[in-house]
Amino acid sequence: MSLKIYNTLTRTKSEFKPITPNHVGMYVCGPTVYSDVHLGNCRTFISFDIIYRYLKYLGYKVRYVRNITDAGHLEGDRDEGDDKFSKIARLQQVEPMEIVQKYTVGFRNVMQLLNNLPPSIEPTATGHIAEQIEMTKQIMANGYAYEVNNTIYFDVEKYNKEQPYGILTNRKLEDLLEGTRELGGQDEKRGRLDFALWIRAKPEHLMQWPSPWGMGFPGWHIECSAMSEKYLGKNFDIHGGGMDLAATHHTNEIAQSRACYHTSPANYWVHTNMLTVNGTRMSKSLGNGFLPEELFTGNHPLLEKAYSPMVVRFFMLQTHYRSTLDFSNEALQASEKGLKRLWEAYELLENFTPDSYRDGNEQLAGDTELDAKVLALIATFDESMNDDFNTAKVLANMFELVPIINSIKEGLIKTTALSSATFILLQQKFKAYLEDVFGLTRISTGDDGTLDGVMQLLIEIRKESKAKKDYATSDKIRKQLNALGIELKDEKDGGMSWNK
RNA sequence: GGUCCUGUGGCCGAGUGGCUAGGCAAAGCUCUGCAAAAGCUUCUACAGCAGUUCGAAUCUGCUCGGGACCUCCA
Repeated sequence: MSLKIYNTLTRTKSEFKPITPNHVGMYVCGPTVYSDVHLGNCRTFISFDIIYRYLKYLGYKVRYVRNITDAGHLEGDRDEGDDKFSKIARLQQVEPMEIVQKYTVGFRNVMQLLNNLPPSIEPTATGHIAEQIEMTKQIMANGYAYEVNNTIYFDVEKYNKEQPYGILTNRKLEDLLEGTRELGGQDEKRGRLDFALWIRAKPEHLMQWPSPWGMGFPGWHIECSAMSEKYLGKNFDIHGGGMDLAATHHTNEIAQSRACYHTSPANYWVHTNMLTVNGTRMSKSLGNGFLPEELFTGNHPLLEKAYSPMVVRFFMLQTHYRSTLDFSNEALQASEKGLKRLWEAYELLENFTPDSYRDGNEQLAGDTELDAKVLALIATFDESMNDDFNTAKVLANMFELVPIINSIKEGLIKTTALSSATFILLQQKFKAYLEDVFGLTRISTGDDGTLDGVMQLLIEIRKESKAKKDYATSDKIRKQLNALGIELKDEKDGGMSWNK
């Protein structure tokens, strides 16, 4: 079964066929680093991290490019005024690049905590001014852009005469024109949908570069077009980003690339849905954003407790990337418990190989029905992921396997029930999916080895007191450890286990 | 106004024209000194109305509700 991806451009799921066999080029719009990323932003990057990981799991060699926008992003919808970096830099009386550095470091740190793999290339807008100027020149030379007072605008209406501008989101130009604001008196654009490729800078602007049209800075949309072309070519496989970028940013990217190179940039457009709070989109402008930091520390008025980055990741994987996901305490708590259950079963599986399977002994299934069921469930992992990356379904089927794993460990199912081949496949697939594809890691923290020793000692003392039926002591140990966040469990065979 | 998405059991959320998604919560039982964990069992829903069909939560239409985009935002 082959991989199918939902393509925004065609509004259908279709089989993924890379341009070059075994290779995938993927571009994802990254953050604008003038403030902290919130959880909604993180959702998109987690979704694409899963896609990146799964493509690698399938054996593709992937070049994953995700940009850092550190210039040229305007405040408001007018093509003038300062860019966001300059504005904040001015407010805080620092260099714009200090703002960029601060939030780039912060972003990478959060990505790492969430266990997102770093992209293959993480280009910055400021590092590619020359490429953006070149592309702007070419678009002008091709007749799709014009200059007014040293600012270059893309001529949307002219472009639309030859090819459909609103192709990505299925909009007609007339409708778009109707829904757009009136041109203000000071606007110099010819068409109200026209957008800036290059913007003249006033002398006091902090970030500006020389160009054939004088000192200025690039428009927002041109950076992704220029950088994707540089690192992935004029036509590449996958272009991704949040759904909010489709109508404007990605629409403009397509227009720019087509106007410049006469080819569509990407074959597959993948858009992730929004994270919501009480049904409304989490966004910077609404101020309802949760910062990762707040979540990890629990330091937020709406949060009852702190949640580990892995819980957040798991929470997001339980929903399909094209569905909205509503953020709440209850949902997060459910995820925390669910992940714990799944992960504990996984660790049991990892650390437990029945004696009879050792030394490469082949063993036939003692319970062929159960064996077949397990194999069928395992097979759904790849099938579900191949169906437009349905992580939610994979997890549901993993949970179906959890009681089987636990029962084998508890001795409720004989170790001879499954064939050795099935058991080993189960181990392999759990590991491959949980760790490699889903990028989950052990939840507990602060394990430096000392704790292990202390715990062994406490367990020993507790075992002794239990043997003497001194339950007051044994309960005290368990209760007080619990208060410290350590859970102690008595096991059937008289052993004890613990976890944080 | 335009372009779309969406409405699933107490909560979160997959999904397909006919077969129990799953997680969390809740209840009962087993195990256990007690707990916890684990296992078993229960809770069987798809906004409303009409239609297509042998059969629809899944397709069509209408009604009502929620949301996104069209303006900076993943």
